Order: sequence, then C-alpha cells, then structure tokens
Amino acid sequence: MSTYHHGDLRAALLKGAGKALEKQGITALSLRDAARRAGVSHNAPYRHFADRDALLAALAAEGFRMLGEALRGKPGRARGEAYVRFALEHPQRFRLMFGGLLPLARHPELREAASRAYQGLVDAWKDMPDPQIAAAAAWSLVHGLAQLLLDGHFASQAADRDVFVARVLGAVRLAQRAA
Amino acid sequence: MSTYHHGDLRAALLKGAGKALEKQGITALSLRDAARRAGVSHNAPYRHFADRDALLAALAAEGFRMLGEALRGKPGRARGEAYVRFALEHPQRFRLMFGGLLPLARHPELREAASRAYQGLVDAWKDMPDPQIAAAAAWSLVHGLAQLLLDGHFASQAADRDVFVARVLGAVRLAQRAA
DNA sequence: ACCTGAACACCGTTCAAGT
DNA sequence: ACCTGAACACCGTTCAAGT
Repeated sequence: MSTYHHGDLRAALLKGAGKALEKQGITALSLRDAARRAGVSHNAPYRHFADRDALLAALAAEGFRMLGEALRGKPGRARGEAYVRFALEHPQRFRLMFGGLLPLARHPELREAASRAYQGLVDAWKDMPDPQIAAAAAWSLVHGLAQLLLDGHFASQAADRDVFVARVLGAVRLAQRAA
Repeated sequence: MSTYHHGDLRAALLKGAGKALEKQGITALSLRDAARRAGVSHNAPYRHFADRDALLAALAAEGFRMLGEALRGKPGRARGEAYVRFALEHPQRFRLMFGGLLPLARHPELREAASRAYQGLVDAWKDMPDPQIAAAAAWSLVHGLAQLLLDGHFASQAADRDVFVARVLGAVRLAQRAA
C-alpha cells in the first residue's frame, strides 16, 4: 500500500489539471502534465481516465456543476448577471465547457451535468406560455453575451462591464407569446 | 524557379488547412499536415506564417469575412437566421472564430475582420435610441443560440431546427429604451 | 488493482544548409 | 527569397513488466 502515492489519484489529477487549465489554457492541458503535478508516472492517469478527452470531460462536468451552483436561487436578471460573471471568472473552464471539443453525444456524464444546470433556467420560465422557448432565448442571450465579452468583441464599449451587462440584459423583453 | 512548388504557397496552405479544419476539427489541424497537403516540407509554412497560431488566425479571419458575406443585405430576423445557419454549416470554422484560442488582442488582422462583420449588425440598429446596446443584445442572442445549438444543448427540442430558431428569435423583443 | 519504463508515431519549432 | 533534412523537446497511447 505504501507504494501507492494517493488514496485518490483521480481527485488529485482533476485538481492539478484544473489548475493547469486556468493558468495555461486548454491547449497546454496534457495528461502527462497532470501526472507530473500528481507525482506519478505519465501512464498512471490511464487507470482513471480512458484518454485525454475523458479527463477534459470530467473537468467540463465539474464546470457545469459549478455553474449550476452559481445560478442557484438567483432571480431574474441577477441570474443572467451571475452567468456572465461565472464565464469571466473561469474563462478557460467556460471555454472547455462550450468549446465543442467534447461532443455531448460522446460524453453522457457531460450531457447529464449540462442539462441539470440548464434545468434551473427552464424552471424559472415555467409560468410563461412557452417555457421551453423562453428558456432557450434567455440562455442564448446570456450565453452569447458572456462568450462575446470573453472574446473581447465588446471591449471598446464595455469600460464598465457590470453596467454594460445590465444595459444589454435590460434591453431585452421576452414576448408573452412566441411568433 | 521550377524548384518552387507554388506561385502562392500561402493560399495553398490556407486551402488545405481549411479542408483539414472542417473534416478533422481544430485539434487535428497541424502545420505539418497543411504542409503535406500542399506538397512541401514540414518547414516551408514558416515562410508564410510565424507559427501555428498565425495560420489559425488567418483561417479565423477568413471565417469572419465569410460570415460578413452571409449576413450582408439580410433584413431583421433573416439576418439572425443566416447567422445561425452559418454556424451550423461551418461548425469547426465557427468554433475556431469564437473558441478563444486566438485572443483578438494578439491578432490585429482578426480583430479587424471581426469588427467589420459586427459593423453590419450595428448599422441595422442605428435608428434605435441606443444602437450599441441593441446591436450587442441582438448579436448576443443569435450567437448564443448558434453556439448552444451547435453544442447539442437544444437537441431534444429542436426536431425541426429552422422552426425552433424562428420561434426563439420570435420570442424576443428589443425594448425601445434600455433600462 | 495499481503503477512503472520503454517504445511508437505524432507534434511545433529551431538550425544549418542548399538553390 | 524560398525550400530542405536533421535535431530537440514535447505529446497521447500502447505494451510488457513489476508489486
């Protein structure tokens, strides 16, 4: 037993990889680096993750749980602002979650975590005549805003980000009845 | 002169890389592969691109020009639908453009192409009291919708994608005056 | 079960050399 | 100027072997 470095190598790998992710970005995130951070051979991670994608998917699923947590209980526009804040506070995690490197179809754990986070959004619109559509519109708006802010497309206009976000979200009304 | 394979190696590299991009995705896109497709040594591309990122940036800039072209002249909601269609027709190109692998700050050519595409959107809202905010909201909405559709987050609801897109876009109204 | 080192086929990038 | 082959330091992944 003393030859085993970790009681929970899987958790140690995720922690190290999470650090590497935010510091260096997705591209620089390697299995070998995660193994190094955990103090094991470059091959040990394969006991816990089938391949590099499986590690990325686990990190992304963590991200969806973090996002769901950040949104929980927030009403109306505050929820949208919390969504944007999450993206800006965890830029690389957000990109990993939505960068399309991990097709949901191939990662059931990820699909599960994502739809759980999304469910909170749907519930908030359940009194509308068309809650699915309203929720999709609301999610699209805040997601697009977060992504474009992150990429710097609104840099020139967003001297004060919080004000800019509030104004954009405030400019939109969801119709009572879809066209 | 006969030892030179191409009158325009740069164009040949971009073309080959564009093909590899849509077929294999961003991760699989390598300078060495692009060189192979163009029939030159793995080192020749460095005469035209400083590094791999420069090639990616050139492909992304091409993408922004394609997007601007796809939106040109489209009125109102048709523009939003064209935006979503572009993303679905060129998924990997779209991800490259917005995946954050290429910070606009580090790639002026890219920033230029992007803001040119965005300008068309701003112009469409110039009669609103707050055109910058309205344009940002409209872009956020269609961008988020495109991205989430691409990722498969609306898969269960989007049996008929065109109808779904029309309903989501139709559910939103831009207020005459920002809050 | 869990971990290891060696090996294979890939990368991006640099360098010295050829025309 | 443009292109080449050799070399270096990285990868992901597989394999046979150790405890």
